[in-house]
Amino acid sequence: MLFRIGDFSKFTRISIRMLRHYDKIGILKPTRIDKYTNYRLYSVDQIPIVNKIQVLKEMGFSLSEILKLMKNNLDSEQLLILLENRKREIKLQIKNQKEKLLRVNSTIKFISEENYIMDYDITVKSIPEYRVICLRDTITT
Amino acid sequence: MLFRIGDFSKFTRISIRMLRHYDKIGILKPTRIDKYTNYRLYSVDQIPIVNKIQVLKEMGFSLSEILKLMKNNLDSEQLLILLENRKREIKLQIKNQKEKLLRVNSTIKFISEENYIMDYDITVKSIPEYRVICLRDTITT
DNA sequence: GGAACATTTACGTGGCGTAAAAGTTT
DNA sequence: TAAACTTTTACGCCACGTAAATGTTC
Repeated sequence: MLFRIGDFSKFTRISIRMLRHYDKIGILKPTRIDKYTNYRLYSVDQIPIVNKIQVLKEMGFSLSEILKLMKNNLDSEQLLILLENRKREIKLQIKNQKEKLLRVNSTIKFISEENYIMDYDITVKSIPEYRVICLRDTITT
Repeated sequence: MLFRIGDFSKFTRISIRMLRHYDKIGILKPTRIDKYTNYRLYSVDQIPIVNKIQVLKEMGFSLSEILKLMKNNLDSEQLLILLENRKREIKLQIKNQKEKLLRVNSTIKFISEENYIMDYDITVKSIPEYRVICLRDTITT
């Protein structure tokens, strides 16, 4: 019992576009491809594989990482290493987002307290370094 | 006193590639463009504008948002609205990242505690809905 | 005349959406 | 025959990097 891409898309809630993409990049090849029509045909066995992909995506793995994960059949030790890496990356991203949030918040405070109109010269710190280069080659008009 | 793109790139620490891009999308047009050579020529006055762009980028605004911000010369009230929107978006992203982190962490726990090899059937919850569709149109081989 | 500049055009990244043109199934 | 499927190809998004081919300045 095989499903055409439209039905398989409905079952898995993965867009037809992405099913074709998954086929292309090798994450999820259809069970069979009709020789005459080139129709992709999927089997029920592939639903759990889709679930695995979804779970990995929900953890933030990229499709290329997922591809490696699926191909290499890692043992739990190797898997743990990848998960720890993923963890570090997410933490870093959270840290970066929080820094952005701080900047936004302090700007909000600044504006609402001082009725401040967005000033250009907020980052003045690194100008001294510029000056050296600045004097080197210039165009006089 | 005008600078060619290379020097202006060094002063501002923005890549030549991006200066050209900023020109193209209208965020930062060079002060003057040489008629014969098409060389982009920048003035010192444009450095604070670059700083403004950088500050906005560090708050996570996209270039198209920055373009609007620069063109429209918003008052502090309108600015506050945009900043509050930004704040909400960042918070949402942090929330999403934290959810990912939780998933990664629980998977790590699961694996290290139970010596578990990545199971496919983690997301079983939505299968009942599938079944209805599943019986409708299929291909018998 | 050669090095170091500048120009434009265009492709790749990643995970999608969308559309067009054409063939297939019912 | 028309509707609803399928196929492939290709473009758009975004903020960049990189390369190629060609022109300019020193």
